[in-house]
Amino acid sequence: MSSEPTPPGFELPLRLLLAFRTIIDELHERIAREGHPDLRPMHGFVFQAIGPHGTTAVELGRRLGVSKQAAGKTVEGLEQLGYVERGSDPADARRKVVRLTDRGVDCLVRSARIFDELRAEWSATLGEEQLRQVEDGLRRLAPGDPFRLDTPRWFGAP
Amino acid sequence: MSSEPTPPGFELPLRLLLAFRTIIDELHERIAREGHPDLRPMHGFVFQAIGPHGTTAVELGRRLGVSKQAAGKTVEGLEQLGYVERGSDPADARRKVVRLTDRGVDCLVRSARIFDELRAEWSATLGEEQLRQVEDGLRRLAPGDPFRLDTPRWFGAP
DNA sequence: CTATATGGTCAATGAGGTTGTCTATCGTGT
DNA sequence: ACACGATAGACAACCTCATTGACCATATAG
Repeated sequence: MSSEPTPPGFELPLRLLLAFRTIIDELHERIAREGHPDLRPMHGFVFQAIGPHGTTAVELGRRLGVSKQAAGKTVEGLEQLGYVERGSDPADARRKVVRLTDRGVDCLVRSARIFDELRAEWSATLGEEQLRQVEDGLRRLAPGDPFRLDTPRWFGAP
Repeated sequence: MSSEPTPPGFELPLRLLLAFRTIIDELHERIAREGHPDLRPMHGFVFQAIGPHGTTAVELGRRLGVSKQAAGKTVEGLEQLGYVERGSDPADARRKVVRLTDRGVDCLVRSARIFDELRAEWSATLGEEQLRQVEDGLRRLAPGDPFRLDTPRWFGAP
């Protein structure tokens, strides 16, 4: 079979990153056009980490793999942009719960829709069969929760 | 034909990043064991950008998508670690050519070998056929030069 | 009730990038 | 030949975003 020469081992990781970049860039281009021009690549991770029920700065830091102070600053920034709001927890006066605002939820909903649209386009490009082969291959190559959210920090890690 | 439900669109990008991370982490774990414990994920990009013939800080900055000053600082760091050295260009007194040292070349050679070993392991996991499907799919999803080297800066971009 | 653990904030620090400015050198056009 | 614009590099100031350490308020266990 495949009489093609074996590709060099470094091609796959580079293509993985390039494909990821391409997708995220496309997502942000579209979501910017739909009224969210201030978002940066990692903000999607943060929204996902906050989740529909809200969370706290400490818990957010744990999920994102950063210190609670760094998480707090990120929240502060998103608060100024109007994507999250902070309230107090009646059951625990220490906790300040971070929740997505309507604008934040709108952003999450649009993201999910755009991701589905993009997947449909890849399916049209590759064929659903090969796309599933790719997804299945990646699941087996990198098993586990895809929502490991400590990624933003990882790239520039010491 | 795939009676499985369609996966949500956000899974693929997350898996792409997770797979990339997994591979790069594995590479660095192995290369650390082989005598290069000080390297960080982006250093491989820098070595590739320097190339076998050497380059200058300005050109390096262009390839990496950062300012010449930032490239200069990176070179300074790699010089202290013993991976690159700076010499003067007899044909142009302004240029200071950055070249890989023997240690730098050793690192590149080992990286290439480890990447090939990793690919062989993925081939054993997925089967060569599916691995090629994945590679081919990614080539079509993200065409172009996989060595776009402005990636390190991209992730945290403003 | 006290001791300890936890959530949040403030302050100082460091890594890594940016822009702006300056000098030295190259290359070109008159 | 020479003056001028473009280029390579170094230095400084600043910005962003992370870090650690210290501190206070509050919850919870013994």
